[in-house]
Amino acid sequence: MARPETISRSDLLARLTGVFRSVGYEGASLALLARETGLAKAALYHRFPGGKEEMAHAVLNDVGRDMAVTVLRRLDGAGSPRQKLSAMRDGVVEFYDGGKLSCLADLFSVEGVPDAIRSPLAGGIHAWMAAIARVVEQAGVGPDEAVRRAEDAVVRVEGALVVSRALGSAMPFHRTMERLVDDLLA
Amino acid sequence: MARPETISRSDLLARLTGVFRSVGYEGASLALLARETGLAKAALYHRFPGGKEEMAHAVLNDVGRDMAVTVLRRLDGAGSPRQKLSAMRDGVVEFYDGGKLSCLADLFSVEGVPDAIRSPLAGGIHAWMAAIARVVEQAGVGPDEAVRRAEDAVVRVEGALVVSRALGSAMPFHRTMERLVDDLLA
DNA sequence: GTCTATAGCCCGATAGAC
DNA sequence: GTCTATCGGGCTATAGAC
Repeated sequence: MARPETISRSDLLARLTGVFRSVGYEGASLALLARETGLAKAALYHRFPGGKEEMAHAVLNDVGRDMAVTVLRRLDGAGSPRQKLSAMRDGVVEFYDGGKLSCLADLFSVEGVPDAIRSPLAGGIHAWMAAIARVVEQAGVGPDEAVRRAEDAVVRVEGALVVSRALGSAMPFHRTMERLVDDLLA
Repeated sequence: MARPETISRSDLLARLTGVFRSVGYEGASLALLARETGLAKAALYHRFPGGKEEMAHAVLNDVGRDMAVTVLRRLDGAGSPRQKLSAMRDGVVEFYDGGKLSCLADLFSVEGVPDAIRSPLAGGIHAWMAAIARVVEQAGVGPDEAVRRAEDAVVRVEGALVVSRALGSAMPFHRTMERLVDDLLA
């Protein structure tokens, strides 16, 4: 733990993530990113020579890894389909802090955000839907219907986050999460 | 029709709406707004002395009126609940151009957008949910369940728009719209 | 690897002629 | 009611000392 004045890359990424996830890509000015990380702008450029776009890309990768651990991984391995889907739902609630955090697929998919940031979003969403569909199929649902339900589940999560943010209340998100598993297995 | 070089307020609002709805509040620079309307920045300030914030507010009011006509009004008057909800769904498809347009409740609810713009969003969403719930109740569904389904319908519309935008495909939106009415009346 | 200072540009907003 | 020209400031990004 030498040089305690040097912030670790994971701490730094967590701070950057917090900014991008609350104000979006265009709202995340370098001044704000510097203030929230405690670093000078030049120090941020030392760590991310590509500037804001590279920071957003790193944040996207980091959030993707976090999502893989907190949400996707819970759909793997042993356990009944209901157990795994319930574990995923708990992971979703944790990942979005009970509906208080926005999804990067929402904030980063807006026109004007660089394509290098927007393009990877589709893959993440497809991976999530595919992982859900696989477990729903394990519950005995036909492949096409499983894919349809998985898409609907992701649609509901994204929509619940938007509605909760616009209403300033986490209740729509929690009500949506309450029914997510039952509707996938209905 | 004197002075054809003067753009009408409704045409002007439509152009402004197009910009805000595609790039969001922070992405809508005055240079872009001026370019898309064909007016100089100073001319925009003549019509909207409050600047960008007043333009966004006017756009919000205009889109709200459009939504009231294209979506909400179809839930009133005669017809069976299914007929009215189907008409609303068709209005939603039209209003969001088959899933290609974003919802202002999504774009304008992000942190950093002025409160005067963010605050009115909640009322619009509540009004929409209430109008749906009223028709679902007319179909014989209990009040609490009707409110729950109405919230879920709005959640699905918002989520389908986000997922479609992030995937670059209108298919999730259309699949969601296909099932909207049946699920409200199930 | 961090900092201060600053370049150069685009931002929102305004002055003033027509 | 429109325009050109411009202001002050915040933006992304960089230079260079330590």
